[in-house]
Amino acid sequence: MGRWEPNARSRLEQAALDLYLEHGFERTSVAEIALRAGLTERTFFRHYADKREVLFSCPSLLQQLFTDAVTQAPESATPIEAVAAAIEATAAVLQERREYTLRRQTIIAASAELQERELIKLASLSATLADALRQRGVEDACANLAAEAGIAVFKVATRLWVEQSGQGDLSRFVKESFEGLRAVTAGT
Amino acid sequence: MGRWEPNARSRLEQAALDLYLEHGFERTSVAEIALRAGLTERTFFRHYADKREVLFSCPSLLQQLFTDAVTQAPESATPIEAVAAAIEATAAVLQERREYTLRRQTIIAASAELQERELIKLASLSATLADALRQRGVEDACANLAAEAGIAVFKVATRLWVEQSGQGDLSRFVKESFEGLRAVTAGT
DNA sequence: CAACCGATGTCAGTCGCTGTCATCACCCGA
DNA sequence: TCGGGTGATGACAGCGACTGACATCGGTTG
Repeated sequence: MGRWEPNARSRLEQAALDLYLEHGFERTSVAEIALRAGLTERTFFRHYADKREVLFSCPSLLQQLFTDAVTQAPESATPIEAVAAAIEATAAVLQERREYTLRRQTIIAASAELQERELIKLASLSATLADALRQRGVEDACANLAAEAGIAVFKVATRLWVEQSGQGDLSRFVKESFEGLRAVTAGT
Repeated sequence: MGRWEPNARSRLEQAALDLYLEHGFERTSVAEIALRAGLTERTFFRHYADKREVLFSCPSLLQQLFTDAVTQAPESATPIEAVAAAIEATAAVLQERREYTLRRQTIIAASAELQERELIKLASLSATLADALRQRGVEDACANLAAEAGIAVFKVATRLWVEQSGQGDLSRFVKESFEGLRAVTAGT
């Protein structure tokens, strides 16, 4: 694989994360990142579609996680239970990578541009969830609602967790938020 | 106000919408928009922060709508009821501007970049909703969940409405989606 | 009439991103 | 061992989004 210095991609990622943390996302140019990684700007764009994508290369992993979790949920599980299983599985993964996740969230929180990207990735995950639900035979509108609700819970729970610097248990926040959502929506 | 030809801003908006529909968002340059509006590129950026913002100048209006609706909801209303009132008020507005709303959604649906902006505007509306709820004395986590749930419903309902070319009644879709959400979340 | 002020034009420049072509290191078969 | 193939990288030119600085124009005000 690696012909020159190996790990070009991870060197780029490391350089980018460091610079984004040091100087902020907007004030970091791709040329700087490439320089620190010992590569050229052009090479950066061969590894990442754009300057933001460095922080969002994992989602394909999460997509798989979501699909698997929903597919493997017991037949008796309701749509929202299947979704909850997927979200909790994700929460566990984030909890494991606590340090990385927090650094990443810090960077994203400081840049509207990055928040936009984050939101569209979450929307894409919502679509993935809804698809997986439909394959379980869940009706269309219901699948979309369950998926959106799950993502909403994920957002709220993650925010709580990050506000505490990841000291609490993310999975517990997720469970509590699902409870909270149920309580809130019940009162219609 | 207008010294030269009046309505510079609305001319820019009109030109932009037309070109976005004709050639797509990405394939339209700001220079083209300005040319069609009889202005310069620089002037475009004095009226709109960026190329996308032409399609998102209204949200401040929606912000007000949301805040008012939540504030004016009867004291007896539960958080989710207050949110529902706000979403339904918005639905009514969109329904009134059916033609514009559909054109706008068509353009947005064709561009990932525009979808990102749409999502962050919706997130901002969610924050507005949550704020308004907190001012009613609703507890923090509860407010966030109710707001996110409301936006989720709004997304789903709007998608349904647009899929039918706006022929159905958006307010009804909103109400049905709130019902659906309640049904879905109840099954935990 | 003159000073003033806000909206626009002009110009130069930075930066994100892309297409193109050359180059280099490694692998593989003769 | 040598020469060609292959994939990653470098070098360069160029477009378009966006910004800062300054000039200009037109209506307003005193």
